[in-house]
Amino acid sequence: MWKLSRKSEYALMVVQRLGALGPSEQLPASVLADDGDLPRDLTAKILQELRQAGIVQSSRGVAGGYRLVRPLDSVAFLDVVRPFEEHLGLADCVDGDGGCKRAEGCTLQGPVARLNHWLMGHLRGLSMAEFVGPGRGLGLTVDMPQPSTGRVSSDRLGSVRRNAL
Amino acid sequence: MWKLSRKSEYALMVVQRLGALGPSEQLPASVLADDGDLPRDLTAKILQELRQAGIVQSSRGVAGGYRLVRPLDSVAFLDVVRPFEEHLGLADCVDGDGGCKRAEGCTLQGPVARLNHWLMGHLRGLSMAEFVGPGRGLGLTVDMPQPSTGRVSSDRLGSVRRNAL
DNA sequence: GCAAACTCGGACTAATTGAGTCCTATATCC
DNA sequence: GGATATAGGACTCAATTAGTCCGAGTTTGC
Repeated sequence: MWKLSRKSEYALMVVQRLGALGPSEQLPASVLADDGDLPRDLTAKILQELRQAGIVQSSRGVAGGYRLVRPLDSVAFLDVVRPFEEHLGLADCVDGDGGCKRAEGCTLQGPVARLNHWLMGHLRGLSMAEFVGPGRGLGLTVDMPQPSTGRVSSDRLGSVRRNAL
Repeated sequence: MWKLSRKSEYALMVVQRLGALGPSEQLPASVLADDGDLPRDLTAKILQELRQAGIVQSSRGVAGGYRLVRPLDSVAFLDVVRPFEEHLGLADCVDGDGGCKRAEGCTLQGPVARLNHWLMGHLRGLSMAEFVGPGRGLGLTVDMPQPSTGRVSSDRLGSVRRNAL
């Protein structure tokens, strides 16, 4: 869990790069690939998917290329990554979709769905501008204490709870 | 990304089940597997890994079985899941470990590491008791608004930032 | 009209990872 | 010694991921 697919990484790089462009500028897939040292064909495919997701626009022809539809601070991290993550969610059952033979009597579905909901909410609320920006994307340049015992520090948990409500 | 491996799901089920036991009770792997409708051999393997992670204890022999080392509210969600997730982290480079040929000049490493750090902190702070409990694990029984446009709602983001600091 | 520089998108292959099984060894209790 | 457990390595099969290949459609400039 957690690991971004390589396509997602490439997509984030490309979107970041396009976000640094001037309002009327655009770049062809080949340039985006070469600058970022990414495979050309794959980069082209990724850009197609980003277009279908409504994140970039394209124009064909000689001086064609790609540009962002909206500026970085109006693009959610989750939206960039979503097309490249097959199962976006902690488990397949979180959409309420059936398919899990254990669905009824499953004591895990509820907790997993709750946790998933919480996560998605935060990632939807994280803009690319904040994600990519130097300072404090989620305000987490401060080190969080990491209990070595596996014992849970309930004070931090408490703050999470307060915030979420 | 995000999706728990099936082994993790099984581990969560098993730990949850063991957590409901009385202080001197224990259950053999076969019972845990059959009750949860899980593959027997695989369940046995998972329990071994949980033992190596210091989450369960085992005793061999005829009336042997497994039991939790600590109660559910002292076991972190992250610790249960960690042994079964190959790459626990948003990307391979978040440990500062090299191996990424793009390491220098990579404009993504910092943001990804920050986001990862934030996530891990929260999952380390989430106890199994809270995760699994009925009410409000992370306080998220309330519905979060889900902007349909992909536009980022900055007010929620604001609350995240305040909380994290 | 034609060629060059692009995007578009399906089909295909190879590598990696995940899930699950099988088999053998070892410990404990009666 | 036999029954019931855990311990753990080796293995197979399936699914996913990463990446490549190739042909087609579009726009611009000469």
